[in-house]
Formats: sequence, structure tokens, C-alpha cells
Amino acid sequence: MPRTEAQNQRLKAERRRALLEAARRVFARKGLAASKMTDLAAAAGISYGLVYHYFPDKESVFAALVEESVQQGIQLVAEARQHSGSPWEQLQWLCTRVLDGVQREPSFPLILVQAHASESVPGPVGQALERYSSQFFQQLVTLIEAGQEEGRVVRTPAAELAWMWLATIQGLALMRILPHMNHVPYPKTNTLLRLFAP
Amino acid sequence: MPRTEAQNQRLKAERRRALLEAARRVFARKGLAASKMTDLAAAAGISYGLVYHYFPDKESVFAALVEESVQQGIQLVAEARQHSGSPWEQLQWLCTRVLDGVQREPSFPLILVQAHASESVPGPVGQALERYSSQFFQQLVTLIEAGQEEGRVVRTPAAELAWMWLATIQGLALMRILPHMNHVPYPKTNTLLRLFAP
DNA sequence: GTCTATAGGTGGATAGAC
DNA sequence: GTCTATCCACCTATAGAC
Repeated sequence: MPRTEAQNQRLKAERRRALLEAARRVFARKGLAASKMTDLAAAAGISYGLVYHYFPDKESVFAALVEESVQQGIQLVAEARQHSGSPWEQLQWLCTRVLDGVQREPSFPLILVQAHASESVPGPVGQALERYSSQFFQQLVTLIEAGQEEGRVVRTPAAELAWMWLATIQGLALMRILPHMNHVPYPKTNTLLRLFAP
Repeated sequence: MPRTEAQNQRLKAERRRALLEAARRVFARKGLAASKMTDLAAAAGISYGLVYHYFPDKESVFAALVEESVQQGIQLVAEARQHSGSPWEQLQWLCTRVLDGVQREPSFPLILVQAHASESVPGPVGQALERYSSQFFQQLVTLIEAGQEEGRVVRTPAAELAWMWLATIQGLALMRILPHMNHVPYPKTNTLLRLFAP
């Protein structure tokens, strides 16, 4: 008796996962339109046609990646808010974690940058992005407001601060793919936190 | 006697200018790869083939726009440094001016965002980008260091501050093309300046 | 499941009429 | 100078062999 159905499912899921990981790097660097199916296949080490066994088309691959990055982002803020300690310490934790994540694997936020820059990622992807933009943003605002209650965060409108913070993170991820200027010192947590300091 | 040669040159330059302006908006929103020559022609109100009378190919149009944005950026910092007043006031002026520029016409910085995101814009465009990244960056660093001498700017390494500032501006330009979230209050000069405050 | 080969479509660049 | 028509390369998606 060969593999069970469950095992097959697991294998397929793993392969799909590996493909996504490869595709994420490609999309992050070149964007949706400039990334060819050939590139995705080559990056994943599989043949051109096989990609279509895991996803119906190119946009679906991209959509899955956007969904993934969105989830990751939302989860990160949620995690920060569950942390013990004051709101300020939660902000601190979040900044450290995000800066570290961007430095080590910028492709996650870069997928979102590309999705934004690609104007009109249609259908389900657009919906995921919208959920992200609103849910993630709202969570962040709440955290900042808590810090303001506490007196550790400047009284600038929380939405404005959250907006700036998001822009900075995306900008940092974007500039991370520049070949030159690698000698520039990567920002420390405290530099990012300076945005909130009273 | 018809138009003189000089007049013809002027006319051609003007048309070229109008085409560039239309193309800038298209490229800024969709990126290099996703923008079709049809889009450029339509945006400029001319026929498909006529674009090729002004530029040899699509990349050349994009290259000209990158060059333009680069010049604009460099000039802006130079202008700030020639201003009367303390380095801190010059930084203040720069932030106000840039924030205003991004809000009114984000397509200038967005061209640079797209150039970065498009990975390897080859040949002359890459060179222009490199000039930008280094020259603009260096000017900014110098300005920040002057502010530090003066004691108005935090002692964080100037390169790190300049890097953060650049990332923030590009991120703001990027998020400016999001359709939703237009109700978010646009950042004020002081919020951006907070990055430098001691 | 995985591959290669192919059909169909899209878009960049050019030729040539006006 | 400006346009339309055409060529050709490339890319997506599918069919079908193994």
C-alpha cells in the first residue's frame, strides 16, 4: 500500500510552500509584471509547466504571497500587544522585531510594497491588501494611543504617527534591495522609536 | 517663410516635455514593466507610433524621467543649504518643501521608488540612480552634520538619520497611491522633523 | 506528478502612407 | 510630423507524453 491520502496532501503542501518561498524573492525584487513564470520556476528549481499544478496562474501566486505577508504583519502587531509590559515596551518590542525582520528577510514587506506599487492588484489580492491596510493600521493606532495614555508617546494624532511608521518600514524594505550603499549603517531600534518619543 | 529652425526645436522640446509629464504619471502608478507604450501614448493624447519620434524606446522614456527626478532631488537639497538661517532651519525648510511636494505631485519621488523596485534598471538609468543615491545622500548627511555641530540635531550617526529620512519620504510617496485610507491625516513638518530632534 | 512542446495572445518596435 | 498597419519576439497557459 502506497502513501495515504493525508501524506500526499502534506507533500503537496510542502512543495507548494517551497514554491511560494522562491516566488516571494523573485516578486519582491522585480515586481508582479516583470516577473516571468520562467523566473519563478527557475527559482524553485522546477519546470515551467509544473507551476500550474500548484497555482492556476501567475496572479494567484502573487495573491497567495500578499495574503501571507498580510497575515504575518497582523500577527506581529497582535503578538506585540499580548506582550507583558507597558505599551511603550510593546512598541519597543515591535520596532526591534520588525527592523530585524526587514534586515534579514525584506521580501515579506517588499511583497506589500510591490502590491501597492503595482496599482490595482485585482480581486482577492486587493481585498487582502485592504484588510491589511485597515486592520494592521488600526491595531497600530490602538497601541500608540495606549502609549499616549501612559504619557510615553508624543501627543501627535496617533493615526499620523502610525502612517509615518508604516511608511518608514516600507521605505526601509525598499531601499534594502539597492546594490550600492550597503555600507550605510542599518537603523537601530532607538532611531525608529524616536518617532514616538515625547 | 515658415518656422525657423529654432522655433521647430522649441516646439519639439515642448511636445517632448508634455509627453514626459504624461508618462511620469503612468510609470509612477504602474511601474516600468506594467506600463505599455499604448498607455503612454493615450496619457499624452498622441498616437502609439509617435512616441518613437521622441524616444527610441520605452526604457529611454523611463530613463529620462529618472534623470529628471534625480536632478530635482539634488537641486532641492542644494537649495536648502543655500538658504539663510541655521542648519536646523534649513532642515525645517527642506522637510516642509518635500512633504508638500510629495502631497501635491507624488509622481516625482515615485519614479525613483519604481526605479528601485524594478531591480536593475540598466545602463544610463542605473548610473543616474547611483549618482542620486550617493550625491543626494551625501548632501543630506552634510546638512545633518551641520545641525549636529549646532547642537539642534541628535547625535545619532548622520548617515543613519539620512537613511531613515529617505526611507520615510519614499514610503510616504508610495502610500500616497493607495486608494483607501485617504482620510489619514497627512504628516506635518514637525512629525518628520521629530526624527532629528535631540 | 513532472516534464516538453505548442497554441494563442500581447506588446514592442518599424515601415510606410499621408 | 503624425498616424495606421504590420512584423516579430516573447510570454502565458494548455495539451499531452512519460
